[in-house]
Formats: sequence, C-alpha cells, structure tokens
Amino acid sequence: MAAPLDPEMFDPVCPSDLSPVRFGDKWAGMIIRCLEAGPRRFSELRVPLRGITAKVLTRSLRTLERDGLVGRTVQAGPVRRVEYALTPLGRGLLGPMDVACEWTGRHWDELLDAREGVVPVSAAD
Amino acid sequence: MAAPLDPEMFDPVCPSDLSPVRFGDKWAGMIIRCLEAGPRRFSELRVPLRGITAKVLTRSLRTLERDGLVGRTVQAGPVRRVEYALTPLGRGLLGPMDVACEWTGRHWDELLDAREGVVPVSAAD
DNA sequence: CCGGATCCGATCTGATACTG
DNA sequence: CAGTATCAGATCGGATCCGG
Repeated sequence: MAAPLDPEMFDPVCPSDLSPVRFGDKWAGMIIRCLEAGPRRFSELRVPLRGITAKVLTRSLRTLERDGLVGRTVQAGPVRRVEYALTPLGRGLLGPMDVACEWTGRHWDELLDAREGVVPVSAAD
Repeated sequence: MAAPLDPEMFDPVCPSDLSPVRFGDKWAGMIIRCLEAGPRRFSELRVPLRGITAKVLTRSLRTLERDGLVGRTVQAGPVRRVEYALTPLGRGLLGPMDVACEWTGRHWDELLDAREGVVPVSAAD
C-alpha cells in the first residue's frame, strides 16, 4: 500500500557488509524494510533492490516465507498479482533491526577505520 | 575474565540458525560471547566452540580483528601465549546482540512452528 | 601452543534464457 | 506478471597435514 518505494532507498555506495549484523541472507534485511509500510508486489520489490534477479528475489522471499516472517498472497485474475507482506512475527523483527541499524550508524566511522587499517591517534606515522 | 568458559556454553541442540539474525560469520557471535567476561586464549576459546578447527577459529578471529571488534595480544615466552579480547567497539556490539538474542528467545516456538509447517490453529486438518 | 598450506565439498549468488 | 531451469563463479566451512 501507500507510497511507491524509493528506487534509491538503498544507497549502493553504502556497503552494508561493513555492519557485522545480518538478517537472513544478503537481501532479507532490505526486503523486510521494503515491506515495512505495507504489502508489496513482486515487481515493486525489484525496484529498490537494484539489479536483483527474479530467481534470487524469489528464493529470498521463499526463505522468509518458510521462516514465518513473510506471507505470500496470490490474486488470480487477468493479470497475475502476488503480494508479499510481513507477518506479525516478521514485523516484530523490525525492533532488533532498528537497534542494529542504529548501532551501525553510530559506529560507521570506526568500522570504516578498522577496515582501512587506521591506528588510534598519533601512531599514524 | 576469571572463571573458565563453560564447555557446554552453546547447546548443540539449539540450532541458532533458526534465528534470522547473524553476527559476522558462523562463529563470530559465539566468539564474542566467549570474550564477554574478559580476554581469552586461543585454546580456551576452542573449548566451548566444540569441534571448531584451528584454522577456522583463526580465520574468524582474523576477520573480527580486521573489523575492529577484537584485539590480539601475543606474549612471547617459553610457551606461546596469545590472547584475544573485545575492543570497545566489539563490546558495544553486545547491546544489539542481547536484543537479538532476547527476541529470538521470545519467538523461538513461532520460528520452530514456521519451519515445521504448522498452521495457526484449527487449520491443522 | 598457535597457527599456515592445501584441498575439498557444500552453499550462495548471479547471468542468461525460457514459461504459464 | 511472476516466476522456473540451467549453468557458472565465488565464498564458506572444514579435514588433514605441516611448521615456528
């Protein structure tokens, strides 16, 4: 429902693999975020998830379904319409996700420094 | 530090892959838990991490080190002694971890039911 | 004691092409 | 529109053996 998903919802310059915290597989966290505001169609999800192939999106969604985090609804008709939505369980996961995201945001520069081999202060020769 | 690590700290019957939340690689979360009470030696870590091979433990520790979550200290001497400890950054991660663990604990049965294909209530024919 | 080197199978991810 | 089939590449976790 509601507003269409922002195509630039996930900044490609922001490699989220800097964060030690992961939710499900590579895409699961982003999918859950996409479903936060309400049910979304398959094609709708593909927009912010730049470049994800249908197969990969399908597999991630199936896994989320198997784990009880996402529900799938098929509406037969002239054109096929499949909607995905968070289950109550999946919605509950938003809490821990917010905590993880906030933590990562607060320590982004430290995480970045660590990767780049930056030393505390004056040791930087 | 202090007390030795409980060898049964991680229940093998408790497949943590039921939880959608993961910290780093397969072992990172457990390693961080092991370091919660203070620095630990390499061999010490291998006890609760039943069956982990030296190579894999080394790799996980190196990754944690690269990401700035764990520090490594070598004390040369008659016998080699290497200690690992949480950095302030790594220690901060305990917060989000606690949140994730608590959430998983609270929803354990729902997660289990989903995996076993249990339907809500009376739909179980 | 604390690893590194090598090799291997399993899993993950994706590109490409095709379908009800 | 919403997938499936197939194939290829990368990464992961681990067994086994070797070294400082």
